[in-house]
Amino acid sequence: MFALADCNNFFVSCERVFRPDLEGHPVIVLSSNDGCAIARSNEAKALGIKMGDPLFKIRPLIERHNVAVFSGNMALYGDMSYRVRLVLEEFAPSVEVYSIDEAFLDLRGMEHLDLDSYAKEISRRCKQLTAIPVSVGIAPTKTLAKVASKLCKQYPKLRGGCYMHRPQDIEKVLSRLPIDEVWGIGRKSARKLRERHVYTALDFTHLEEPIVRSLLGVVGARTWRELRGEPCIEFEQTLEIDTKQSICVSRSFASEISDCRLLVEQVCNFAGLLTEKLRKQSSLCRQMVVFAHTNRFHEGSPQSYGSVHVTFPTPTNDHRAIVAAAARATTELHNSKYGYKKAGVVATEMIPSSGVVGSLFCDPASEERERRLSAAIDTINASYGRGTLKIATQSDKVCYLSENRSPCYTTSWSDLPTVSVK
DNA sequence: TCTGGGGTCCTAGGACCC
DNA sequence: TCTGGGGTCCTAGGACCC
Repeated sequence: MFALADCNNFFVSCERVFRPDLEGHPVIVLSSNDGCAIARSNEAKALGIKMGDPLFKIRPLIERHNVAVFSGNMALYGDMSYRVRLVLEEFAPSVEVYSIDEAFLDLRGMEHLDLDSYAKEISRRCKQLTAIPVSVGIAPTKTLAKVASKLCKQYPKLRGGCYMHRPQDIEKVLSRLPIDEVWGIGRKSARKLRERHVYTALDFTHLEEPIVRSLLGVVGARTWRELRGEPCIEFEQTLEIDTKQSICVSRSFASEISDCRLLVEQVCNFAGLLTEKLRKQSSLCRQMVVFAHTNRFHEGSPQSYGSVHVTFPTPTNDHRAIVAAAARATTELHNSKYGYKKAGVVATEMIPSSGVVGSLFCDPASEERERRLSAAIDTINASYGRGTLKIATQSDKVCYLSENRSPCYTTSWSDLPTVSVK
């Protein structure tokens, strides 16, 4: 058996921990640049606010119903997520952190317990120690555990925990679950399935496997098996250091940027942050992609989705080398006839920094100096705040909005610079 | 006027090998 | 005129997730 612990309306719940006056009141949390609603309280959902609705479209609704609006505060949510994880670890020998608001628990070998009470106890304990409401579903596969946790949100009578294992119960639940709400079935797959008159998760389980395979590939076939009770998505215990295979830093801008120098400054900020993230997970990248996009919603104006690939002579996480390469790539990319709305940098082809083989043409002593310089930048910025020390091509200005951010109640740091200029 | 950011995995097709 | 079979690796793009 596997459990899925899913925090309810997580970002909103985090804000409410420190604003209990907002309990029962409609609340939303916005994406970066205050663009879209990315978390909604139940009251906000009831008003018809959808996931991803742009702020400007729901303004009238917000004003009419006095909806509380927060800019995303990832430092706060990341810390609250960690606290929930600590509680979950009391309940299972291994925990897989699946996302900032979800974790799987490996309950294999614990089937002798009263798992329905266990699920409810996990939820109660999370609420007690972190003040975050958590829905806990337990089932024979991860995909079914997802379904069970969804049930908890629908039925408050379940008190945050649901154990779903009897075949007849599973069948009944799947018969009421729309196919597009199944984990692993996205928009495209749901459309294909509906064209074949598959509307519910139960309909899906009644298809022949080769049909599923040809329609949705091996990924869809796995989901199909999981819904039929056969576990085939591995449980992967989360290690202390989660080493990413690629790292991306990108932002949309509050207004379009045409000026080359301003664009370069912004991209250099992203690149600086990228190098910090690389060093934090002790990785080097061999390749970096720099991209800049025009406003895709602005039909009629010329569009550009350019990117430049940079390959480093030896894998690196060096602050100066990466920021300088980002500046060159941006200059190459920039064309003054476009207004850029979004830009970013991606590190790829990553290896652990312990595994580097030096280049024949590099001087080990100068490499060591650069390594120590990057380490010094990290130490100073960790003590005095992000952006205290930076390369001159980087900038003090941030060109994106974050107008309704809550304080970082539980951390001493924030993930955004303090200066914000429109 | 205003529309997020950051990931993973799989597949198909091309280049290349013997 | 007839023109094999079987691999691997790389890349771009698609689909999905939260």
